[in-house]
Amino acid sequence: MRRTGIVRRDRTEHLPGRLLKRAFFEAPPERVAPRLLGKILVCRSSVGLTVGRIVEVEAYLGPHNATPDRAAHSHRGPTPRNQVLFGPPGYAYVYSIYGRYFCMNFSCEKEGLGGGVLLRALEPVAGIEQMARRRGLQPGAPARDLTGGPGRLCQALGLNRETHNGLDLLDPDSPLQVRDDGFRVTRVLVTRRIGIRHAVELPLRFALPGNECVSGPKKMEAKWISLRPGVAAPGRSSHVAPDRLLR
DNA sequence: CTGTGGATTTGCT
DNA sequence: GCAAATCCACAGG
Repeated sequence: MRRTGIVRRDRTEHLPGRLLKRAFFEAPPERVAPRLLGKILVCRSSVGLTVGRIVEVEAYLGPHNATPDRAAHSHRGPTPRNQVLFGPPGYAYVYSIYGRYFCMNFSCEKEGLGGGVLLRALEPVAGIEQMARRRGLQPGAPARDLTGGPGRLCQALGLNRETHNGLDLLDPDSPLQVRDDGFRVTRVLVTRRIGIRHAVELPLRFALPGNECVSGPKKMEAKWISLRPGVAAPGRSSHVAPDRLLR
Protein backbone atom coordinates (compact mmCIF):
# COMPACT_ATOMS: atom_id res chain seq x y z
CA MET A 1 0.00 0.00 0.00
CA ARG A 2 1.29 3.49 -0.88
CA ARG A 3 2.00 6.00 1.89
CA THR A 4 2.22 9.76 1.54
CA GLY A 5 4.22 10.41 4.69
CA ILE A 6 1.86 13.28 5.56
CA VAL A 7 -0.47 11.30 7.74
CA ARG A 8 0.74 10.07 11.10
CA ARG A 9 2.07 6.60 10.61
CA ASP A 10 -0.16 3.88 11.95
CA ARG A 11 2.35 1.41 13.28
CA THR A 12 -0.33 -0.91 14.60
CA GLU A 13 -2.03 -1.89 11.38
CA HIS A 14 0.42 -4.64 10.54
CA LEU A 15 0.65 -5.94 14.09
CA PRO A 16 -1.28 -9.11 14.85
CA GLY A 17 -4.42 -9.01 16.99
CA ARG A 18 -5.58 -6.08 19.10
CA LEU A 19 -4.13 -4.26 22.10
CA LEU A 20 -5.31 -5.31 25.52
CA LYS A 21 -7.15 -2.78 27.66
CA ARG A 22 -5.69 -1.18 30.77
CA ALA A 23 -8.44 -2.73 32.90
CA PHE A 24 -7.09 -6.16 31.99
CA PHE A 25 -4.07 -5.46 34.21
CA GLU A 26 -5.89 -3.53 36.92
CA ALA A 27 -6.46 -6.63 39.02
CA PRO A 28 -4.51 -8.87 41.42
CA PRO A 29 -1.58 -10.64 39.72
CA GLU A 30 -2.97 -14.10 40.51
CA ARG A 31 -6.03 -13.19 38.44
CA VAL A 32 -4.18 -11.48 35.60
CA ALA A 33 -1.52 -14.18 35.23
CA PRO A 34 -3.68 -17.09 34.00
CA ARG A 35 -5.58 -14.78 31.64
CA LEU A 36 -2.30 -13.68 30.01
CA LEU A 37 -1.70 -17.18 28.70
CA GLY A 38 -2.28 -17.29 24.96
CA LYS A 39 -1.82 -13.53 24.54
CA ILE A 40 1.08 -12.30 22.41
CA LEU A 41 4.02 -10.06 23.23
CA VAL A 42 5.08 -7.88 20.31
CA CYS A 43 8.49 -6.24 20.31
CA ARG A 44 9.67 -3.72 17.72
CA SER A 45 13.36 -3.00 17.40
CA SER A 46 15.76 -1.57 14.88
CA VAL A 47 16.41 -5.06 13.55
CA GLY A 48 12.76 -5.93 13.10
CA LEU A 49 9.72 -7.37 14.77
CA THR A 50 9.72 -10.29 17.17
CA VAL A 51 6.50 -11.84 18.44
CA GLY A 52 5.90 -14.57 21.00
CA ARG A 53 2.85 -16.21 22.50
CA ILE A 54 2.76 -16.24 26.30
CA VAL A 55 2.74 -19.84 27.52
CA GLU A 56 4.09 -19.62 31.10
CA VAL A 57 3.83 -16.90 33.78
CA GLU A 58 4.15 -16.39 37.51
CA ALA A 59 2.27 -14.00 39.79
CA TYR A 60 4.11 -11.94 42.41
CA LEU A 61 1.97 -10.25 45.02
CA GLY A 62 2.29 -6.78 46.53
CA PRO A 63 2.65 -5.95 50.23
CA HIS A 64 -1.01 -4.96 50.59
CA ASN A 65 -2.10 -8.60 50.50
CA ALA A 66 -3.17 -10.42 53.61
CA THR A 67 -0.86 -13.22 52.53
CA PRO A 68 2.74 -11.94 52.40
CA ASP A 69 4.73 -12.89 49.31
CA ARG A 70 8.35 -12.71 50.38
CA ALA A 71 9.44 -13.93 46.95
CA ALA A 72 8.17 -10.73 45.30
CA HIS A 73 10.47 -7.78 44.61
CA SER A 74 7.61 -5.57 45.75
CA HIS A 75 7.04 -7.24 49.10
CA ARG A 76 8.79 -4.57 51.16
CA GLY A 77 7.25 -1.63 49.34
CA PRO A 78 8.50 0.73 46.63
CA THR A 79 12.24 1.13 45.94
CA PRO A 80 14.08 2.74 43.02
CA ARG A 81 14.33 -0.65 41.34
CA ASN A 82 10.75 -1.85 41.69
CA GLN A 83 8.83 1.43 41.41
CA VAL A 84 7.17 0.38 38.15
CA LEU A 85 5.36 -2.36 40.06
CA PHE A 86 3.69 0.34 42.17
CA GLY A 87 2.79 2.53 39.22
CA PRO A 88 -0.21 2.15 36.94
CA PRO A 89 -1.06 -1.28 35.50
CA GLY A 90 0.11 -2.48 32.11
CA TYR A 91 3.73 -1.29 32.24
CA ALA A 92 6.95 -3.26 31.78
CA TYR A 93 9.12 -3.98 34.81
CA VAL A 94 12.50 -5.29 33.67
CA TYR A 95 15.27 -6.22 36.09
CA SER A 96 18.65 -7.81 35.75
CA ILE A 97 19.50 -11.02 37.53
CA TYR A 98 22.71 -12.88 38.31
CA GLY A 99 24.63 -10.23 36.44
CA ARG A 100 23.86 -11.88 33.11
CA TYR A 101 20.18 -11.95 32.31
CA PHE A 102 16.99 -9.92 32.38
CA CYS A 103 13.46 -10.79 33.41
CA MET A 104 10.26 -9.15 32.11
CA ASN A 105 7.20 -8.41 34.21
CA PHE A 106 3.87 -6.69 33.63
CA SER A 107 2.69 -4.34 36.37
CA CYS A 108 -0.73 -5.13 37.82
CA GLU A 109 -3.15 -3.57 40.31
CA LYS A 110 -4.24 0.07 40.34
CA GLU A 111 -1.60 2.76 40.81
CA GLY A 112 -0.21 2.77 44.33
CA LEU A 113 -0.51 -0.98 44.83
CA GLY A 114 2.40 -3.32 44.07
CA GLY A 115 2.27 -6.59 42.20
CA GLY A 116 3.13 -8.02 38.82
CA VAL A 117 3.34 -10.99 36.51
CA LEU A 118 6.67 -12.52 35.47
CA LEU A 119 6.96 -13.85 31.94
CA ARG A 120 8.59 -17.26 32.13
CA ALA A 121 8.13 -18.61 28.61
CA LEU A 122 6.93 -17.66 25.15
CA GLU A 123 6.25 -19.69 22.06
CA PRO A 124 7.98 -18.02 19.08
CA VAL A 125 5.49 -16.61 16.56
CA ALA A 126 7.44 -14.22 14.33
CA GLY A 127 11.00 -13.04 13.95
CA ILE A 128 12.23 -16.51 14.83
CA GLU A 129 15.50 -16.17 12.93
CA GLN A 130 16.23 -12.96 14.81
CA MET A 131 15.51 -14.75 18.09
CA ALA A 132 17.98 -17.50 17.24
CA ARG A 133 20.57 -14.90 16.27
CA ARG A 134 20.17 -13.04 19.57
CA ARG A 135 20.36 -16.32 21.48
CA GLY A 136 23.51 -17.36 19.67
CA LEU A 137 21.81 -20.44 18.23
CA GLN A 138 21.55 -21.87 14.74
CA PRO A 139 18.45 -21.25 12.63
CA GLY A 140 16.07 -24.09 13.32
CA ALA A 141 17.06 -24.42 16.96
CA PRO A 142 14.31 -25.86 19.18
CA ALA A 143 11.71 -23.27 20.17
CA ARG A 144 12.20 -24.14 23.81
CA ASP A 145 15.84 -23.07 23.58
CA LEU A 146 14.81 -19.73 22.10
CA THR A 147 12.16 -18.50 24.55
CA GLY A 148 11.63 -21.21 27.18
CA GLY A 149 12.74 -19.43 30.35
CA PRO A 150 12.53 -15.85 31.69
CA GLY A 151 16.13 -14.98 30.80
CA ARG A 152 16.01 -16.69 27.45
CA LEU A 153 12.87 -14.90 26.27
CA CYS A 154 14.34 -11.52 27.15
CA GLN A 155 17.49 -12.34 25.22
CA ALA A 156 15.48 -13.61 22.25
CA LEU A 157 13.45 -10.40 22.08
CA GLY A 158 16.34 -8.11 22.98
CA LEU A 159 14.68 -6.91 26.16
CA ASN A 160 16.75 -5.06 28.75
CA ARG A 161 16.24 -2.72 31.67
CA GLU A 162 17.76 0.35 30.08
CA THR A 163 15.51 0.45 27.03
CA HIS A 164 12.38 -1.41 28.13
CA ASN A 165 11.83 -0.86 31.85
CA GLY A 166 8.83 1.41 32.37
CA LEU A 167 7.41 1.10 28.85
CA ASP A 168 3.64 1.21 28.44
CA LEU A 169 2.51 -2.14 27.04
CA LEU A 170 -0.86 -0.75 25.99
CA ASP A 171 0.21 2.22 23.89
CA PRO A 172 -0.29 1.66 20.14
CA ASP A 173 3.00 3.52 19.53
CA SER A 174 4.94 1.53 22.10
CA PRO A 175 7.73 -0.74 20.85
CA LEU A 176 6.51 -3.30 23.35
CA GLN A 177 2.88 -4.37 23.34
CA VAL A 178 0.65 -7.10 24.71
CA ARG A 179 -2.02 -8.10 22.21
CA ASP A 180 -4.86 -10.58 21.79
CA ASP A 181 -5.00 -12.39 18.45
CA GLY A 182 -8.01 -14.49 19.38
CA PHE A 183 -6.10 -17.52 20.64
CA ARG A 184 -8.41 -19.32 23.06
CA VAL A 185 -7.27 -20.79 26.36
CA THR A 186 -9.60 -22.75 28.60
CA ARG A 187 -7.45 -25.18 30.59
CA VAL A 188 -4.54 -23.84 32.64
CA LEU A 189 -1.82 -25.72 34.56
CA VAL A 190 -1.12 -24.39 38.08
CA THR A 191 2.01 -25.17 40.12
CA ARG A 192 4.39 -23.69 42.65
CA ARG A 193 6.78 -21.02 41.37
CA ILE A 194 10.29 -21.84 40.17
CA GLY A 195 13.67 -20.62 41.37
CA ILE A 196 12.60 -18.82 44.54
CA ARG A 197 13.62 -19.28 48.19
CA HIS A 198 10.66 -17.72 49.97
CA ALA A 199 6.94 -18.42 49.77
CA VAL A 200 7.70 -21.52 47.74
CA GLU A 201 4.37 -23.15 48.50
CA LEU A 202 2.10 -20.63 46.82
CA PRO A 203 0.41 -21.95 43.65
CA LEU A 204 1.18 -18.92 41.50
CA ARG A 205 2.79 -20.40 38.38
CA PHE A 206 0.51 -20.80 35.37
CA ALA A 207 1.22 -22.52 32.05
CA LEU A 208 -0.41 -23.93 28.96
CA PRO A 209 -0.58 -27.70 29.52
CA GLY A 210 1.75 -29.67 27.30
CA ASN A 211 3.30 -26.68 25.53
CA GLU A 212 6.81 -27.42 24.30
CA CYS A 213 8.24 -24.07 25.38
CA VAL A 214 7.22 -24.24 29.04
CA SER A 215 10.32 -24.16 31.25
CA GLY A 216 11.14 -26.06 34.41
CA PRO A 217 10.83 -29.72 35.31
CA LYS A 218 8.36 -31.76 33.30
CA LYS A 219 6.91 -33.41 36.37
CA MET A 220 5.69 -31.03 39.05
CA GLU A 221 2.91 -31.33 41.52
CA ALA A 222 0.12 -29.55 39.67
CA LYS A 223 -3.52 -28.87 39.39
CA TRP A 224 -5.65 -27.47 36.60
CA ILE A 225 -8.15 -24.64 36.45
CA SER A 226 -10.65 -23.62 33.80
CA LEU A 227 -10.99 -20.12 32.41
CA ARG A 228 -14.42 -18.91 31.50
CA PRO A 229 -14.32 -18.31 27.72
CA GLY A 230 -15.42 -15.06 26.13
CA VAL A 231 -15.33 -13.03 29.32
CA ALA A 232 -13.00 -10.07 29.67
CA ALA A 233 -13.07 -9.99 33.45
CA PRO A 234 -11.89 -13.06 35.31
CA GLY A 235 -14.51 -15.44 36.55
CA ARG A 236 -14.31 -17.07 39.92
CA SER A 237 -12.93 -20.21 38.34
CA SER A 238 -9.80 -18.40 37.20
CA HIS A 239 -8.95 -17.17 40.66
CA VAL A 240 -6.59 -19.23 42.78
CA ALA A 241 -6.59 -18.17 46.39
CA PRO A 242 -2.93 -17.32 47.03
CA ASP A 243 -3.05 -18.70 50.55
CA ARG A 244 -4.36 -22.06 49.43
CA LEU A 245 -1.85 -24.84 48.97
CA LEU A 246 -1.71 -27.20 46.06
CA ARG A 247 -3.54 -30.53 46.38
C1' DC B 1 30.40 1.97 52.46
C1' DT B 2 30.34 -2.88 52.28
C1' DG B 3 28.46 -7.61 52.23
C1' DT B 4 25.20 -10.56 50.47
C1' DG B 5 22.32 -13.07 47.51
C1' DG B 6 19.23 -13.45 43.70
C1' DA B 7 11.95 -14.59 39.91
C1' DT B 8 18.91 -17.82 35.55
C1' DT B 9 21.52 -20.25 32.18
C1' DT B 10 25.10 -23.08 30.74
C1' DG B 11 28.47 -26.54 30.65
C1' DC B 12 30.86 -30.07 32.81
C1' DT B 13 30.84 -34.35 35.86
C1' DG C 1 23.43 -32.97 39.65
C1' DC C 2 26.21 -28.92 40.62
C1' DA C 3 28.75 -24.78 40.36
C1' DA C 4 30.51 -20.86 37.77
C1' DA C 5 29.56 -16.65 35.50
C1' DT C 6 29.10 -11.70 36.88
C1' DC C 7 26.15 -7.38 38.20
C1' DC C 8 23.71 -4.52 41.26
C1' DA C 9 19.92 -3.47 44.46
C1' DC C 10 19.44 -2.94 49.01
C1' DA C 11 19.85 -3.64 53.94
C1' DG C 12 22.64 -2.91 57.74
C1' DG C 13 26.31 -0.55 60.21
